[in-house]
Amino acid sequence: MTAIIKPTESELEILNILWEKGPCTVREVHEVLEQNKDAGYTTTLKLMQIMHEKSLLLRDASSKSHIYTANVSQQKTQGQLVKRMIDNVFNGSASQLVMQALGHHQTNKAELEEIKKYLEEIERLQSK
Amino acid sequence: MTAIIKPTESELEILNILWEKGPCTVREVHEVLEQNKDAGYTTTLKLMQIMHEKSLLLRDASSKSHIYTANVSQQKTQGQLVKRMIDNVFNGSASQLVMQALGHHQTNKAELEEIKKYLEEIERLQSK
DNA sequence: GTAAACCTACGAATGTTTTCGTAAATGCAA
DNA sequence: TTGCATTTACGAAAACATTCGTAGGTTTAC
Repeated sequence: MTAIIKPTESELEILNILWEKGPCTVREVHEVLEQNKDAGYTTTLKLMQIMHEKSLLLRDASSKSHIYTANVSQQKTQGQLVKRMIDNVFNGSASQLVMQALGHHQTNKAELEEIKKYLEEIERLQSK
Repeated sequence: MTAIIKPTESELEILNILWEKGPCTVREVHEVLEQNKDAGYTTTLKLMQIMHEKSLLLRDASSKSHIYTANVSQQKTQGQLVKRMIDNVFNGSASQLVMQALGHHQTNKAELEEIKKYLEEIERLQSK
């Protein structure tokens, strides 16, 4: 019965900030957003209000500046987005996505090792 | 100067069909689409016309039924979408995406082996 | 040749996302 | 207390995505 999480691109930007920084006011979120693009304060406010309506965010309205918190986990959201990409873009093949990701992006040695370990663990689990 | 490819979800469905089947008429594309969802014929037509305007598709209008061809490669499109996901969802970490993809999806032994080989090749290249 | 079937073009309605202006409320400082 | 800065609420515009009806042209079958 897991709810379908489908944040838009703007919503994702806001979620990323909240995942990183924890509970924030609109002002705090806005100041981070401003570093990468320019949009008015009320735009950020409105977005976060809509996200609250959609239950993507929780809101503590007890002080003057409301405090917002992500109401979806980063893990779960990432998982759903990856699943959707595998289905829609890679015809269901996770390994195709993996190779695409490894092929075109800088991945340092430590990360590669980590992935390798992870692979071996999966194989161990599967062979049981 | 690589153009930014940003197909919508519906457009991606159409691209997938054209990548798989090669050049198609609207009718042919529509018949495949119908298997998974119901939309009218003119909806598919309109979408493909818009994709042609955007240069996502090429069109041969020499016969009565125009023949459309994908004008963006599957490789390149997948690459861009993956890059965007890494940036927007995984804060730039390809390995995070890889592990998310491996963790939550069935990947059979052959695929795992393929990925492992791929990893080793990357390491070989890097160590030079 | 005529009718039926099929195709394209086009406009418009609908829904969603993003943006921002304005007004009202709240808290703070002098 | 009065005025300024900050905040929320709200409405609406603008952009984009999706859907479909209708009109008009072309081909096919009889």
